[in-house]
Amino acid sequence: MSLSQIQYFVAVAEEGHVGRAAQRLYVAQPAVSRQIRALEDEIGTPLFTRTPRGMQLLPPGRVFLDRARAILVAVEEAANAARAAGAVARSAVGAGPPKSTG
Amino acid sequence: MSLSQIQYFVAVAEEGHVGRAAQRLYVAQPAVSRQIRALEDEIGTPLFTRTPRGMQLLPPGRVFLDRARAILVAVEEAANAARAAGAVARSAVGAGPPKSTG
DNA sequence: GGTAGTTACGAATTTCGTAACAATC
DNA sequence: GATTGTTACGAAATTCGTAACTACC
Repeated sequence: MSLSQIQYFVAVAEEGHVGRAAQRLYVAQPAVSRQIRALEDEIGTPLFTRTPRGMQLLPPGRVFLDRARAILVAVEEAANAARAAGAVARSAVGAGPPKSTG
Repeated sequence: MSLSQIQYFVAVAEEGHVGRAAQRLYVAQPAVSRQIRALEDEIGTPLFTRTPRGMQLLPPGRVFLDRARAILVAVEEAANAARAAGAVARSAVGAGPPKSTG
């Protein structure tokens, strides 16, 4: 499983449509279709039903969607938190030793 | 950023040593070293100090570590939850219609 | 016939491992 | 000189896009 697969999955779930998800992700449809299938293979259960109108979430897909969104948010937050910690360290170095607390 | 990078990062942080992390991950040292550097580049701040004794976490690295562990756990749980939902659906189909609630 | 998803296949990208290098004790 | 992390470079694996295919209305 990869973060790209999770990202592709969320896009398809939200669009209900592989083609529109692909447009949103700036990739071709087959790339999305393949990654969704690979994700279903790895999890071991289908996440969507394929209908002539598009992709519809199955119960496992609904369960996965909530957690997938949370994972993507957590990844962003982890990076931002580390960046912030790095910026603090650099500004502290740049500012030199503090004169005092008062 | 990829899940592999997060996994590599946690291994290095826990081992304090690229070589031991690589052994634990069943890959060669350079693969780990490169992914750690790529992660630091993407985040935009160093996560470790390189010492002759190994790798030591910097403040941004400590911040990132907690969240990285949580992300890996969340990925596992997401897959397990979807699997469980799929198994329930299949057993319900296999069992046929319920006779009643009592 | 038009829309939607999926395979097939070759190309581009990414990741990897071996070997050589740099730095510290 | 022994240990540790990092580059260099070619090989392996993954991912991608175009084109062709299948299924349903």
